[in-house]
Amino acid sequence: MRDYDPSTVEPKWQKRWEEARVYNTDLKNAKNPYYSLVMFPYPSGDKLHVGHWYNFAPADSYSRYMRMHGHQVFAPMGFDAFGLPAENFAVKTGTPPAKSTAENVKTMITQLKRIGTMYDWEKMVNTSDPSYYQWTQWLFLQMFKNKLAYKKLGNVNFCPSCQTVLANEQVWEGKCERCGSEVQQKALSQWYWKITQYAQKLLDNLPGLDWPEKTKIMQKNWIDRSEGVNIRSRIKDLGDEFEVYDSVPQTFMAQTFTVIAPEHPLVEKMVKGTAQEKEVMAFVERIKKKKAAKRFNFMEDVEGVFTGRSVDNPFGTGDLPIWVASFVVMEYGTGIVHCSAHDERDFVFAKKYGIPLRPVMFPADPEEATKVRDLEYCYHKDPEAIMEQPAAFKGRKWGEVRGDIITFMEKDLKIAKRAVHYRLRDWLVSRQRYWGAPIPIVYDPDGNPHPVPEEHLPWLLPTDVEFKPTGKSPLTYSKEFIERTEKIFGKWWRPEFDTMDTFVCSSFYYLRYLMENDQKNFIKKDLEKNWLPVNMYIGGPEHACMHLIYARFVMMALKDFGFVSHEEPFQKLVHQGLITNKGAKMSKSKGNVVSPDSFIDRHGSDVFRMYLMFMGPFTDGGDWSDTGIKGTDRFVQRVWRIFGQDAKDAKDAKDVTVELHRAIKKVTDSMEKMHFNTAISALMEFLNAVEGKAFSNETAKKFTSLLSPIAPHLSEELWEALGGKGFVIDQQWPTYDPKLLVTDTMIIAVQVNGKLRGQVEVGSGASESEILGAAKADTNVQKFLGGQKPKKEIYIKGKLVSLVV
RNA sequence: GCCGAAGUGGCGGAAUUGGUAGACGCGCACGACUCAAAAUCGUGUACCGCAAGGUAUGAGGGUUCGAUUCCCUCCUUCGGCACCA
Repeated sequence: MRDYDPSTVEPKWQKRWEEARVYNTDLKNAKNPYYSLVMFPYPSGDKLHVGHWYNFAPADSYSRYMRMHGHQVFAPMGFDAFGLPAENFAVKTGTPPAKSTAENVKTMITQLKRIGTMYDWEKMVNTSDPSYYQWTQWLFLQMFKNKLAYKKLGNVNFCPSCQTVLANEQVWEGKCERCGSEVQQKALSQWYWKITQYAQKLLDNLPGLDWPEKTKIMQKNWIDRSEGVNIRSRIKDLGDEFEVYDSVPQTFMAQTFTVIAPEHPLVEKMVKGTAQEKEVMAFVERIKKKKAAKRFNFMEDVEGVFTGRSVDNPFGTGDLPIWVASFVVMEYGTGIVHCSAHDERDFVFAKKYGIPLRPVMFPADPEEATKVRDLEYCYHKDPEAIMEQPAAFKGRKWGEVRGDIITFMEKDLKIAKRAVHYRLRDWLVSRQRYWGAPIPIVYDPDGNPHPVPEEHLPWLLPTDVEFKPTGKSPLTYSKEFIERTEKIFGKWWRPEFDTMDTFVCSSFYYLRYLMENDQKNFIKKDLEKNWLPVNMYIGGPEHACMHLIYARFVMMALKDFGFVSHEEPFQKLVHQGLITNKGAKMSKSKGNVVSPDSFIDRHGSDVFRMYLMFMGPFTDGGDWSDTGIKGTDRFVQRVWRIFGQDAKDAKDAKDVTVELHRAIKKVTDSMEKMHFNTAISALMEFLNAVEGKAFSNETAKKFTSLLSPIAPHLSEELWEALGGKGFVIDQQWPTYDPKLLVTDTMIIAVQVNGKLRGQVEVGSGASESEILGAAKADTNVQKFLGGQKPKKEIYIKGKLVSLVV
């Protein structure tokens, strides 16, 4: 008896699939397209780990399932190849990132093929390839042309000892990940993309997306729209005017002081030449340093210093002294805030520095109101609070006057304007890094930026650079880069030396898969129209707020530029769960990465991917353990023995047909919901039910079809053994006949006072009264009824009878 | 602190709209085959109890004939955000 041997069967089918080009999608002529996308990986030097498999294998099974429903499924794969690790590797070894990346991509492709996925490799993209990054640069030019790209000063993390700019991930508790020195903030002129211009649309479109609710909420909180007023204010004696954003305008009469961010340019102006100058500027420097080191504890570090200036009597309630305060966020609103007794933070600050407070709303309970008046605690956010000021609102509830107050401030007092603010910041796309797409901008001798004309794309990444950190962008050291620029644009013209954030590369790759490396067109509208939005996008939840917002923004912008017809790139999104090892995320530094290789060698891809899917729901993940892989291995061997080897074409035994249709229903329902674990258990149940019984070749084939998305290699082998024509992956998904699921008799559970006391078997056509009669006739039930007549009799169709005495 | 998700046997996990809790698999125990072991196959397996029966889905309460499922309070774990005025 020949065992099923994956080590020969799996390569055999992988080869046949490739030769027959079964997974090659005809993008132009697809009638029933289904775009199944999985987030493309970073080509790291390490092998694929269990986490990759946990992501790719079930995604592939779902693609196969959709294909068997008659869809032309497009499942591309590519590499998000720019990024830090290759550059760090270059710093350490001197190996050019292009070389190590190319090698990693090669080994990764081999490994991905071993999974047995249905990727259309002919459409592969590699973001570090000039044929790809010319479009990253093209996108930059479009943003520039449409005034969505601009330059301004921004802070970067800088390690003074390594002399290098650090990405946020390289900063560990305010210290450099590599040398442990305190990280500084350094202001550099950098490129930003105006994602904030799309904040409202990004918010408005969320409800229409078939995404996990959790992810939508995270994006909503990330964008964080807030509605309030901008209050016009003026600094006394100086006359400088500015606006202050207030999202709780109800308390404006309570405002007794103003706080300003230490970084705010007005601070210096206010104190220049005054007695406070020294003290204030020292404070500003100290807080700046503290913030740079990210050692800022927001709860404890509530501190400030008085500037000696005040805001000119804004509400007729006196001037507002201006303080520089550590907690004011420069990037939100205008960096200046009017403070009141009804804000927890302001309250604490005022108490600490003895600044007078004036509450304007109170609890209905007089005793409590006195406490508030005596400033015993900060009273805020209670919608039932009774307003006392302004006089026109006296007696009204705080929670109900918001809109009216805004109108009052705007129309009657004429001191403020209705305003909306978002927490979302513009996207900083500049990176002082080598291994990224060069920003296609050149500067004239006066330093003014000009776009690199499209005919010069790809604007190649130079290779004669210094990888070792020096404090400047590595491209600064390329002679070729500067010469090239001068040759094209003229003497003393200089290129932009920064490269782009890798999130730019990944913000449009789903469009480029469709273009089969077309170098002339970014996207063709008919393809985009037919294939977008992506039907199923699968990837980790860690991208909820970065990649998934950037990609949406880019798609919206491209629509406004006229290149695409859709606003949203991903209609349906699913996050796979995280596989941990001993409770911790797998990582090289922790040394807890599990390699699937030994499992594949021993059991094959089918067994391993099935085991991963059987572990639990796809979206849950879990802690890694290999106990139990035996179970799926046994299943595969039993399947092969029963359907592949011993199978004789016979007539289906009576219950085999019923079991088959039951299995079709269960597997279909489970696959539909991506509950692969229950799909597999349904297949196992069928196998248990059919073992040792007679079944037809047709039944065996249907079972093979059901198994095919989950164990593709085994299924092809079975299909061939059963004499099936073509590939099983090209078969139609089996359907079930609901009539066959109805049995002749049914078993009804009987409860007395909510407890199970018996079961009765009745004909499936039995009437309610017959069933109730049978239930009451059951001996055990009678025992518990104790001769009493039930005062309540409930019958749930086909399920149970509940009797109450 | 705020937002979100989840807590079910020894373990991973199942349970349409509230309707027989523990499917399926692992592990374990016993048995068959074997000189023996592995592999394979069979039987059993939530807990307490000899049994009748009772108790069980993180804890406590509520609604209901009936709650893993709905409501309230609390605990624990995980994920995200964190002075956003």
